[in-house]
Amino acid sequence: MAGLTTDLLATLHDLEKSLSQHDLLSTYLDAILAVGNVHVTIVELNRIEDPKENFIHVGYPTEWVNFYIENNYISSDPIIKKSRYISYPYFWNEIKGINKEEKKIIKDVYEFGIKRGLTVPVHTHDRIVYAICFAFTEKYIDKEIEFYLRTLSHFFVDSYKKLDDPIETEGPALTPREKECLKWTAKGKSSWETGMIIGVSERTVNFHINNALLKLKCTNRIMGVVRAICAGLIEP
Amino acid sequence: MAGLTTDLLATLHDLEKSLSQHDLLSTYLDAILAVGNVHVTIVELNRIEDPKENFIHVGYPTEWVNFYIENNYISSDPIIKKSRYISYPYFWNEIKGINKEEKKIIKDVYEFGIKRGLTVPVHTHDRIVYAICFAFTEKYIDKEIEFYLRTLSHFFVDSYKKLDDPIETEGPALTPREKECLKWTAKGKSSWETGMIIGVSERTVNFHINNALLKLKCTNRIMGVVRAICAGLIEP
DNA sequence: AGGTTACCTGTCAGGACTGACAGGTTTCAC
DNA sequence: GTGAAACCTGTCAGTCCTGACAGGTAACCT
Repeated sequence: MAGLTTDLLATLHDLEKSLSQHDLLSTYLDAILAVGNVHVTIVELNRIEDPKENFIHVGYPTEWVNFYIENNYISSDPIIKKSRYISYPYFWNEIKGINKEEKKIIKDVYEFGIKRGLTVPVHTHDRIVYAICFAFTEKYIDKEIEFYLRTLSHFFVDSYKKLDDPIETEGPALTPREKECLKWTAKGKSSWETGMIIGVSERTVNFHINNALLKLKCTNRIMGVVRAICAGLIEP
Repeated sequence: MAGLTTDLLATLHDLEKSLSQHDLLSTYLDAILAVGNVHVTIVELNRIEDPKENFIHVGYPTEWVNFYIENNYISSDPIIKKSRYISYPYFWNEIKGINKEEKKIIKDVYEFGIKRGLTVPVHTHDRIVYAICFAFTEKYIDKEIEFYLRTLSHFFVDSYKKLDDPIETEGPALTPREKECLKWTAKGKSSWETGMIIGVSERTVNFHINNALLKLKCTNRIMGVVRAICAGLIEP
């Protein structure tokens, strides 16, 4: 396990040379598994209005995966969920502010022989979060290994996004006024207040918001601001 | 310049040990400048429709910076702008699909003695984009150097965000029912519809939502769902 | 036994939003 | 100069939300 960083350069090269996301994943997993004593699972947390989770790779032991599915842990797993709201890696024992059910999930993880866990969240321009979860069967994790895994993970996502289809569907284009009106609406302002702020009539604000809702295919402004935020069209 | 990756581990350690963003920046810049022949500038791109740019560090030559400011290049610099829409590093000569003005900016860069440029975009959970721009005074950039800079940059942002707000106030605790009601509201359901879905009366839905709004200190449910989503209390 | 918390429900007035009617200007590209 | 896009404004009926009134149950801890 020594000298991992010596191989790092070569591995990074290999990651970059991958011609498909499938090859890339293989290369990445090989490099990870070379470390030993570690399971890795990669989850793609999709955007907003349907917080679907797409498992790009599940490397946990089968019994654990079955147990996980049987108990419907997917939707409330704090190990994954925290990634949405954080931008740096965290060990699972550091996860705070969780409820009973979530605590139980983490407890169960340890009972399955996992001694330590690390999640590396990577956020991308299209509002997708990659939660890369490492489950170690050893308690002590060398800093070198942690850095190795984190570096590989960042380069993995870099290449993964590069291979993604460069469609760059940024959602429907909203006009500046539409965004402006939605923005103030998201801040809790009424149409009349928004009108005062941006210097137009209440009716005009409603006009712009309704146009935005049509483009966003939303039935009311609540849904509208949520979608717009999730699509990165307006700031929260 | 050889053996950079040998020092990598130690540098990553130093980055992680930094106790303030200021120290972190110093450590990071020292490690970058050790490479030689490179200027680095770090820009924090604030979110979307108010595309303010906060220069965390400007390492370009003074004359270039002055020229840049005089010509008001900040708002249209494709070297920075592309970072908003991309999640992997790009060399400046690869930038496509730009207009005349943007082409001129890149041309001017080369005339200032920059032989090659690399921008590493890093996106974070709070919708901020860090565009880390490396301007090289040499044409040939070793892959080892590129990987070194990219690795350092990712770890820099990791630590930078970790030092950002260790508040992590997960907001007020909402009861399960409150979250449930807010969740359906965020999906555009009316109180009556939400009531049908979760099997209670319209009045009860309003009751839960109002309680949630009080806890969240929000004046209406639009503001409420936005806050709840931003605080990670409900999934969008 | 009393207090707390979460849960549930009703009514009603006033305000806010939605969807449909109607009309208009400015600016820019072909 | 024609068209398209973005912008702006008005009214009105119907629906939805807000805030205040009122009342209740069940589970838990001290």
